[in-house]
Amino acid sequence: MVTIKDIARVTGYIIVTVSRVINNKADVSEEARSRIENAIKELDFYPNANAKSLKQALPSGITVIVRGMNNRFLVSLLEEVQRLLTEHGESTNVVFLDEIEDEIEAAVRVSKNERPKGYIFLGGSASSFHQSFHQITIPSILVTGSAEDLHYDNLSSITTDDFAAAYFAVNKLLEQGHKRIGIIGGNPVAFATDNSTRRLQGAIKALGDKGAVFDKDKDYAPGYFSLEAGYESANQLLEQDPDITAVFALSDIVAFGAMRAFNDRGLKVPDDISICGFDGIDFVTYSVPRLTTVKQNVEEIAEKCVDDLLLRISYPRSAFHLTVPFSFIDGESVAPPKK
Amino acid sequence: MVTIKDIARVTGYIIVTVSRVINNKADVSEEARSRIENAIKELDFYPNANAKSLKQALPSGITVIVRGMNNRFLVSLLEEVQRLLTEHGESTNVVFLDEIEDEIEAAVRVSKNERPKGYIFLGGSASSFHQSFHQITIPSILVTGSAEDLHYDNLSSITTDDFAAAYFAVNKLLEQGHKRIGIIGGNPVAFATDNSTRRLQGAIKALGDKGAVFDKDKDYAPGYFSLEAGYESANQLLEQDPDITAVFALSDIVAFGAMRAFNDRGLKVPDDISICGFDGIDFVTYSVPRLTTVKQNVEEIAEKCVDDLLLRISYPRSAFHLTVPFSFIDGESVAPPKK
DNA sequence: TATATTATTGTAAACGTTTACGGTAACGTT
DNA sequence: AACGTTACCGTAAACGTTTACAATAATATA
Repeated sequence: MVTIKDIARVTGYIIVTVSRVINNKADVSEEARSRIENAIKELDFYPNANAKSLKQALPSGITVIVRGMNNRFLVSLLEEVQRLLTEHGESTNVVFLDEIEDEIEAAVRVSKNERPKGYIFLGGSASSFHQSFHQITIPSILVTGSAEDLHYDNLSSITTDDFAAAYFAVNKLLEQGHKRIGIIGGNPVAFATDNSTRRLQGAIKALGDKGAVFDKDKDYAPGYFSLEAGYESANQLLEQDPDITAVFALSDIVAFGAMRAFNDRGLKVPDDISICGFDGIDFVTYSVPRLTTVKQNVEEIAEKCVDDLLLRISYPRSAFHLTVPFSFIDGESVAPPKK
Repeated sequence: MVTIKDIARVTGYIIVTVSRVINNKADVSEEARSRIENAIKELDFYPNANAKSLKQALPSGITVIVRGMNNRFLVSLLEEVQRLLTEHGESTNVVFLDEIEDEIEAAVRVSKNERPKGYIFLGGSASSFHQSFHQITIPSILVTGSAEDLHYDNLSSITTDDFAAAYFAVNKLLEQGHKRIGIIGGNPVAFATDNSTRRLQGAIKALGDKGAVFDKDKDYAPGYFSLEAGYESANQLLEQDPDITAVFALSDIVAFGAMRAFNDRGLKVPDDISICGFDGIDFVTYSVPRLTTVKQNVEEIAEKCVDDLLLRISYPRSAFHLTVPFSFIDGESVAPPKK
């Protein structure tokens, strides 16, 4: 491996001068600069990042921990977050965790060695990370989940107003005249602060406010965020309660799995059964029929997330908990019930 | 930041002993070990990875460069590759590149500083990376593209047999009785070694062998791998040649975009028009109708990729070019033409 | 001419680890 | 009693940079 020393030896300068050239510092003659630059090209030299950050003792980069690579919504969020961080000149280290199995603790332990400036947690809930968070002493932010109740001074959070969004969506179904609405998706091991739990609560509140019947044992089937889970939950729901005329899915992917299940049962969407999703992934406007869904504002969430984190890295201040508004995509998967 | 020195000071041992404890080396008494371990917990100490790899001067981890985070197929490949690397105890650094704009050179430059043991390039073609590859002096492998013609000694490649797969798929369409088949998708700036180019060639060969008419100007519409591009290409194709009764899409995502376009034109799949995709992403068995498609063998590709790379890292040897077989998913989107 | 200023280059120490090797004490072997 | 072995711990150097500061030469100022 060619080092700064080799460059120095070859050019006859001392390593400090080489360092200055590399970092575009002043106090270098034009001649020295050009000769050193040539040598760097010549010998194909790349400064050793380890040595650099060791010496500078500065934390570097942002570590993004993503819970579930399969989650299309999280990936689009990641894409946007990474774009913004890069724009701000921050390098990004992405760690993927399995949605279900992997413990965040291991990821944090590994990444701590890298001395990041801050953490972004995409997906997952405050509760499931609870134990791990108290180890975190640098600015961090939980996206898609509220950490307000945790009261950690360096853990911000930003999330869609899941309760309100679910309330709004279910209300839409009720307005169409649906009396019996099933709900699918959402962490089977529910915690109060999970976003899926809040969605569920919002949905139930809407049902209650309009006096609709909802029997949680029959009309609710939880499941992880996958096509398979959606497929199975939908089938389960229809077995348990044949009176259901509309389904509210706690994520789009789950909704698509459910739509396939409806189809396999000979039910047409939206004529025989209505369905509304949650997230607003790109596919919803391309599916047949287009999926009616709640759209989380990816751009705004990503922007606020990056802004808050970088701000708190530069000017230490207390964590901040933000709820961003949702929008609604009127697709083709919701219609009044037949009967 | 707490360092090994602090641990030494607190426990009364010297830093070397602490280092031994951290790395589970011998020559440490039980008492020393437990006292030091306690102190490490107490002070919440994490060894500085920079210092560690600086001293060891060993390259560490594998850098995976992914071209297009939106590409569901690549993401599933990434997922599998990362799982395998982790199983082998390798840390992974993922760099995402925009499908179109970003130059790989910048990514390589940045990651070179990290001194990875090897590179995995997911997506993209040998030709588009051509200039960048000659800078690479460590074992690397191009997945989803052939680098055989480049003759770089440290760049392996592994790819589905795109030509044969496309030939097979188009043949399926021909066997159903289709006479006029359109093709959509594939890098608009085609290079001979691009996988999309090879798919196109395989498709055209199949058409030629059966004597089917194919006018590249009318019956082919290239485009990037996105829903939007698929939608537009499909429309363009049907405008240009109304006689088309089947479409071969060079990727599933493009196929889904096209299906939406057909629907908007009042064409039913597969009654009015047939479509076959390429990749075999998870969604193909959940869409309505299920997409008939070529399935790339993600597991096998990932496994061979990781095996080859790790082998060449351990025992330097020449690069290796592999073509893995495809399979075919008989969905519901292909049927004989009406007329 | 003497002194101050500036431009450039050099010296030395430091960042937090690991590693090769030296030392000591306790014990076992002849 | 002399030696070898083992178990443990310490010393010192090294990894490839950056940084504070000193030194020198060249030039400007008085």
